[in-house]
Amino acid sequence: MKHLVTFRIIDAIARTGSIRSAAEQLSQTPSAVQRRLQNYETELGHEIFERTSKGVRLNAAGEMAIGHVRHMLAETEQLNSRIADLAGVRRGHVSVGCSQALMPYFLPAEIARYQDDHPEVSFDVEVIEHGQAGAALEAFRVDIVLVVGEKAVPDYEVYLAAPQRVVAMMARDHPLAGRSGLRLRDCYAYPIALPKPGFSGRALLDQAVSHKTFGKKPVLQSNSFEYLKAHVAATDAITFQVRIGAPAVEQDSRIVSCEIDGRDVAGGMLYLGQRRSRALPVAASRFLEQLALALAQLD
Amino acid sequence: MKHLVTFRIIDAIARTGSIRSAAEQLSQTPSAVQRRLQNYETELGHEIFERTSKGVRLNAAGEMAIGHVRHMLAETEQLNSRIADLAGVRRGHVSVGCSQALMPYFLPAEIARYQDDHPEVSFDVEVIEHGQAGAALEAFRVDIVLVVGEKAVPDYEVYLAAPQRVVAMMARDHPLAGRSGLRLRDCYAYPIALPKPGFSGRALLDQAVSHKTFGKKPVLQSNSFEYLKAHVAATDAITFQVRIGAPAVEQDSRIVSCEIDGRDVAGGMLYLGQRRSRALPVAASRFLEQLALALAQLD
DNA sequence: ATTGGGCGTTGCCGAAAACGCGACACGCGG
DNA sequence: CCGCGTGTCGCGTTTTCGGCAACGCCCAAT
Repeated sequence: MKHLVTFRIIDAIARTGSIRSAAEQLSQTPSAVQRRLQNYETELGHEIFERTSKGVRLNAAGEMAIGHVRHMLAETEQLNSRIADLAGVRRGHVSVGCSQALMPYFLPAEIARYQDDHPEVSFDVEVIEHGQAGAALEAFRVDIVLVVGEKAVPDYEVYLAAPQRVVAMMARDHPLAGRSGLRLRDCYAYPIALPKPGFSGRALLDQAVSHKTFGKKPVLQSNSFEYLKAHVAATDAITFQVRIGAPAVEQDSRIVSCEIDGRDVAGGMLYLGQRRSRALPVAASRFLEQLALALAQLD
Repeated sequence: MKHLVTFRIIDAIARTGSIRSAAEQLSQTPSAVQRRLQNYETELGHEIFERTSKGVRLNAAGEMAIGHVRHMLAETEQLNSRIADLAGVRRGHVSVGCSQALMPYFLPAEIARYQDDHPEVSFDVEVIEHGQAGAALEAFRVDIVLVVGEKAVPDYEVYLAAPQRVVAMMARDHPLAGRSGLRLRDCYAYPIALPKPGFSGRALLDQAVSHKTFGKKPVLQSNSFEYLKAHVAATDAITFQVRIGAPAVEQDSRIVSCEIDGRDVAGGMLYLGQRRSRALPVAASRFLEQLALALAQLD
């Protein structure tokens, strides 16, 4: 892609904030990178970056320019994808941004299923928080987002929204295991292990117990889902997760998960979305449809 | 604009339908043009043009590619415009496609008024038929369209739609001059001069008289508005025009125009539009707003 | 106050890409 | 059959690009 190299360079400079680091990332010398930037600025008639002592920073004009540049790159990728699709080659690339809860079970299964049919399609998976989803889409850092968040109106185009109940996870032989109509108060009779703030479900839990008298500090916090599971399996502690992030019995026999009464904790929403009014590359579009189908059949 | 030269070349090839003529138009040799095309096709992984013995023709993949290319060019122009606007330079270019009826009076007055404020903005004005407006916008051949057409839903984004009555134009001393509540039957008592088919108002007239008993062939047809005016001024013939295309008394004192009763001839619609979901360059956007304001104040 | 390391920038020169020229092969119409 | 116009390719020249090294600058640590 000869005519896009300038755009790639400018994108790299904007991302890294420095000409030299962008050059290193692109396996080039700083002088080459700086010349391309200078040429582009000359063509545009304006500087795009403000030069500081520790690097460069996007200008007012640069903010507009970087949007243009990324739009160009994304649209070229889309054209390539459509051309390849027209030729029946079925290759492409999809980058997904999703909440931590989707990482252990749901997303890998879906990607594996998709790649069974389309082995030539490669994936990027990036953990992303709900609040940053819109920005990541806008900057073309990801094609698709799949995040759980509060019931607010997202700032991106929602392709599908599915309500997500919160479930409690505990050891298989836990006294509460298998109980139906589980109340939050019952759970808080046992030690509580929670994911760190910022993870899916944590905000929902904090909100639920904020006005309860039985609220207490968790005995364990972790940003490792695996560790939380292991801890819960080995002790009588209880942890929480949105339903799609909890393992089924066939995925982890040490643990069972029980739905919590809806009056106690407001469920979140699982949002599947893309950039506003963007025509996705073919591979990304197909994967989006598969995800939507899978989510619809989940209930 | 170094990185767009390939796009310009491909656009030229698509427009002219031949590598050699595109080369001539760009003041280059055919070999250079052919190499750029070949390189681009190699990068894309597919041929964009089908080679025939009398030139080249867009391929299935080429139809997608040419849209992409023109989108790129238009968006780059928009970025340039916004950057220039940010610097306060206020230069730019606007290309307008409009019906023939707008050419004599309305559009030149508006452009002159706009250029009074923004002398650095240049204009292209192209006569266009209503049916081709959508295609011209889609191919980025024009930024704005201002056309009269039947009351159907246009295939572009309508910024403003204003109903247009049809008026009869006759000599100043014509027996019908100054009559209010003029009926079409009265006009057809005199010789009729009409613009050629395809011009604004002609289709409306043909439709109006198609079921009337007094319909008759026009004594004069012309594609020159000036000639029609001169003929009407010198004889007792009558011609028709949508209201905005008829001269006011201060513009041509030889001619007066009288509105025709709305029961006789269905007025057309004057559509001011742009390409669907396109962010126009600043200059074009401002001119669009001025046109909308002028049209709204017309009544 | 000095010094060192990071940054963007620039002159220079070899490498690579683009260009123009001319010639070729092919299809079509006279 | 030939002439015309088309796309295409090889070759030498011109233009552009990229790496190297050096410079000036700013800031922080000495």
